[in-house]
Amino acid sequence: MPQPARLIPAGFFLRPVDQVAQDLLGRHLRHGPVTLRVTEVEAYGGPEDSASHCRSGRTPRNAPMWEAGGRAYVYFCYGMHHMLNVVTGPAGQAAAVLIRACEPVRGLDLVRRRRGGQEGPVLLTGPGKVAQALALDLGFSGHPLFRRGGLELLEGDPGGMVLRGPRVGIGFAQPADRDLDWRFALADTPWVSQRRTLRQIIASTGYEQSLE
DNA sequence: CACAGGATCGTT
DNA sequence: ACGATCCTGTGT
Repeated sequence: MPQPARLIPAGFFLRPVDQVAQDLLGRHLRHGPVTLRVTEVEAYGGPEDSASHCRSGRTPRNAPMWEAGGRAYVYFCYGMHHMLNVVTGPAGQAAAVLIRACEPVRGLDLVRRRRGGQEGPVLLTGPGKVAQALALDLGFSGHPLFRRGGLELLEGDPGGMVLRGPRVGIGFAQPADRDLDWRFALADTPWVSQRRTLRQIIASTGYEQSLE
C-alpha cells in the first residue's frame, strides 16, 4: 500500500509572500479524489499593496488573510467564479498567494466533468477554473491546508526553471504595484495561462531548502 | 438601503 | 471586444 503524500508543515507559510509563492510551484493541492499540481501563482500583500484585497484594511471577506499563514482565502469574483489563495506570513500581517493554474495529477475524469467535458490545458489554466475543478466555494475560506481533511496542500513534484512577470487583471492598482513581478510560473509545462506576459527567467525555486 | 465595481471566462 | 452575474465594500 503506497504511503500517503506528506502535508506541508505550517512553518512553510510563515515567510515573505513572494518567496512562498515561488515555493508553491510544483506542490499538490488535494480535495477528495482530485489532486492538482500548482503551475502558476501570484503574490498579494497587505494595505501597502494597492492590488490586494487588503488595500483598505481588514473586512469580513479578507479576514483569513490576516491570520497566520497556511489557511485558504477563497473569494467570489465577477458574480460567478471562486478564487483560491494560500495565506502567508505571521498573524496580523496580511498576505496571500493566488493559485492561477494547475495541471492534473489525479481525478482527471472528475475534473473534466466539473469543467464541462473540456480537454487539455484549457481545463485548469486560470484561477476560476482551478477552484471549479477542486469544487471550492466560500465555505473553504479560512480552511487550514496543513492538516488532514478537506482541502490539503501536499508535497509534490519540483519544477525546474521558473518564469516571472507582472500580475494579471490589476489595472486599477498603482503603477508601482502593477510593475511588481509577483507572478510566477513553471517554464516547462503547457499548463500556464497568459504566458506572453512572463518576461523574466529565474533559475529555480529553492524547493528542497524550503522543506527543512 | 442602494449602488458601483471586480485578482474571470467563454463567446463574438 | 463584450456580457454574464452577484458578493462585497462603501456611502447615505
